[in-house]
Amino acid sequence: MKISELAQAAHTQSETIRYYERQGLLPEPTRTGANYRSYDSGHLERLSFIRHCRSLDMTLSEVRTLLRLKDAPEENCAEVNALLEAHVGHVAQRIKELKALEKELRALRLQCASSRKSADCGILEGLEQAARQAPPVPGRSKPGHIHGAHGGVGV
Amino acid sequence: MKISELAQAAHTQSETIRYYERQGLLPEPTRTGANYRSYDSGHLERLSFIRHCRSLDMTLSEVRTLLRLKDAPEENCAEVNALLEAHVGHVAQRIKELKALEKELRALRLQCASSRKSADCGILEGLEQAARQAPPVPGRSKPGHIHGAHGGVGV
DNA sequence: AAAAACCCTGTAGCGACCTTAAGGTCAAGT
DNA sequence: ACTTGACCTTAAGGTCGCTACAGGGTTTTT
Repeated sequence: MKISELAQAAHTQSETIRYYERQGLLPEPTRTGANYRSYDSGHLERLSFIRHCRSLDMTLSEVRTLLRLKDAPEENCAEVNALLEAHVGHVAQRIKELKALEKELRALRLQCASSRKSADCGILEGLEQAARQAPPVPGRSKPGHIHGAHGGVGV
Repeated sequence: MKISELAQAAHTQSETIRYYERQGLLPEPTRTGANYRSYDSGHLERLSFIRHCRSLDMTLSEVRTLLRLKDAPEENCAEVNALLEAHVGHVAQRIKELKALEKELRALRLQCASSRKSADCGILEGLEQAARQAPPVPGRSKPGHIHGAHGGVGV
């Protein structure tokens, strides 16, 4: 099958497939006489695997590791375990952070009475006041790797 | 004060301050004879405001809008309201997604028995099977803007 | 006076794609 | 036979919010 058919089958875009190939996640397919990429069911399976991992918010680097372990079945499965364990930790941590965030945002949201002018807006006032307190910004302590509000798969 | 002093006061990095200036979020400060940036308390306040908004996971574009509204106090505060409302929505949505994710990951985690070879790894097996099901990838329906597992302020 | 610590501009990199540009190929319709 | 339009190709540039140089100048400390 050609690239757009594979894309459709794996709910992906052709560009993404080419990108994965460049990144060494998908093996280079054979080419037709017109230099078109020609895929088989193995490619579909592998691509689906990648996309599913991405839908679980793993990074491509994590996926790469999993693929390597899949390709070398004699290796120790404990590594798969550890990777997943760490990933669950990242997700749980991010949920915690976002919940605290949501709480703060909702509190802020309540501060806006019905004033018409933003000069009297309770929200802006609240934001300014909170900024003045200036603790080292209570944000995340360590990088981690689960995105905030803007991203994820399919973006 | 000079840039590193401002940076310290706002718990930010000098590079970030210059970046905000380039993005038009911070007004250009006056310069000393040696062409060093020289800030006043107004800059500190504005920068703190921005950093606080960022700690609430707003995008710079959202912050830009808030700053505009702050700068034009006669305008309607309803816009501030709407922005915040939308933002809370994004965050709540992302929490929902991540919770579903966590659940799936934990279930997957339980599948790995104590095999030594990744060929028998229940996790890899589970991932492959889930990929085969191939629903349009149950991920996020609309872009939204709250990051997944990898990011947030201070990264 | 020399060394360390700061400042400047400009550029490039991160991750995971998406978009665009400029062109080649193919199947169908006129 | 020819044209349209849908597909394919590569390569380069854009996104977001910074961060990290490189290669210089200045100021402060020793």
